[in-house]
Amino acid sequence: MERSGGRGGQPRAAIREVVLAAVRLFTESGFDATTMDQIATATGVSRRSLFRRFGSKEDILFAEHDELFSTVVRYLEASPDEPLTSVFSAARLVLQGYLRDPEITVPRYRLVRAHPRLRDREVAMTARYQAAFSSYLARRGGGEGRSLAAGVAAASLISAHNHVLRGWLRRPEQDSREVWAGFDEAMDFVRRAAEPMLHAEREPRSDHVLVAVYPGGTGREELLRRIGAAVQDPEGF
Amino acid sequence: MERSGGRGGQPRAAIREVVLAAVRLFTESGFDATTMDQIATATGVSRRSLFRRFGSKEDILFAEHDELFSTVVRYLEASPDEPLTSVFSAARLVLQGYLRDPEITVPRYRLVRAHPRLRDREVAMTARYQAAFSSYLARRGGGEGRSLAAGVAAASLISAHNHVLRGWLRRPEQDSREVWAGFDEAMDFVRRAAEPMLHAEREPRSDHVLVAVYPGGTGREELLRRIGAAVQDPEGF
DNA sequence: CCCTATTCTGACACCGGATGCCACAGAGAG
DNA sequence: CTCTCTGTGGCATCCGGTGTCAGAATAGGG
Repeated sequence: MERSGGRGGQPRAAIREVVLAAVRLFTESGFDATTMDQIATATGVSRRSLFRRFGSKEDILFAEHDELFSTVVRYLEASPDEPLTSVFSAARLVLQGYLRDPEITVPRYRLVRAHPRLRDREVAMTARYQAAFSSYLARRGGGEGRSLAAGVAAASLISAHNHVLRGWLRRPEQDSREVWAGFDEAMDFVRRAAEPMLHAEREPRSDHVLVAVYPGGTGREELLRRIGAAVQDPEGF
Repeated sequence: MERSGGRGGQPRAAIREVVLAAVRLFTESGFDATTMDQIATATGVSRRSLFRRFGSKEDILFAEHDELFSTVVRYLEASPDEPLTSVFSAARLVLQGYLRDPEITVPRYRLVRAHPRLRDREVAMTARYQAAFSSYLARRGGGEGRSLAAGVAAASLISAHNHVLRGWLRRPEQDSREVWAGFDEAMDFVRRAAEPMLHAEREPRSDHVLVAVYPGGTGREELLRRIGAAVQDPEGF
């Protein structure tokens, strides 16, 4: 195990300096064209120590993001609010983390857009948030049988968050109040969709007779689905 | 450009054989411990050709998945149904792609669970589906102002799909009818959440009505086939 | 202030994934 | 048969990533 997960021993300023230098080099010469040796000489740190501190070349780009993630998770664990509200606040924290640090997040976004491998990494990062939110909602929400609802709610939230975030990343010069207004709107949107889903009751099933009557407007897939579900239990016939 | 994106020139059987051999080696010795040379000698193909055909070691694992993805996208583009219904069908296609090929998908899942880098890759794959679904819904759904709703709907769908998929991957020995029942239930759940968000108000229904009546002894597949064929052509009613 | 224990760092060696290059084999067209 | 085109294998090379070890830096106890 080489990777120092917590990376607690390093002074924050030193880490940030390396990240900034790396971002600059990546932007100038491209991510692949920039070698670890170049970053090492540019920052006065040995190549070996770079790997020790950050784990990999990609990890340099996302080092600050990792820190933000652990902050958010810690916040979530300690939050006393109602579950859905807590998760919204956590998402707000994430957006805030981006907005606070455009010097890194904006050029990183441009790099991520240009480079599939980095895009995958970014996606994995948001997936970690989604997993954390989902498990939190499942734990503090309805309990056992609601993991589907929790997962869908978390996915909705993350998607809405990223929608707003991307809007800002594409035009970071816009007034941040607009961004926050968009965020609030998006969160409202998600709340309306997610709230009934987390509190809904399960309805009992009834079958036994194969008589299907649906409006003609019903789509083909929907018909197949419903009839398929009904026929699936042979006991019914 | 080295990577042969379409990989059209290769016979499918040859590709599949390499993938199976690689999966076996990965499972036996671990992903990292297995070298490209081992895969090369095990399959009788040169190391260089492996890279040419698959692009990278990871890409061997996900080669079949890539093919499934392009199939699904092609299906989606050609689907004549109502947008949300089309996307549900596409998700059904994805699940079917997994269920059809447990020899690859199940051990791959175990590898993915064990190895963070592979997990990221898998996540990126599902993100591709999500992006495709989202853009499809935004294009065919409400139009411009609904990209948030489209994104959230796609995220919900993907999340629900993955919820069901993971359930099967963890216990692939269970009856597939159970899996499909869970899938139908999950899609139902998503539809209830996503439908109101995509349509500000429901459009008026068609005055046509479909009534399907068949003998109770008719098999599920047969029913689906006949009703599917009937609904395919609305002129018949 | 000195000696010691622990940690951090840098240099070197090495592995293996990935790519460029080139020579060659096989299929198809003329 | 020859020419072309595409796919293949072998070779050299680059570079990200890791194990190892010796030495610098730092902390701490006397």
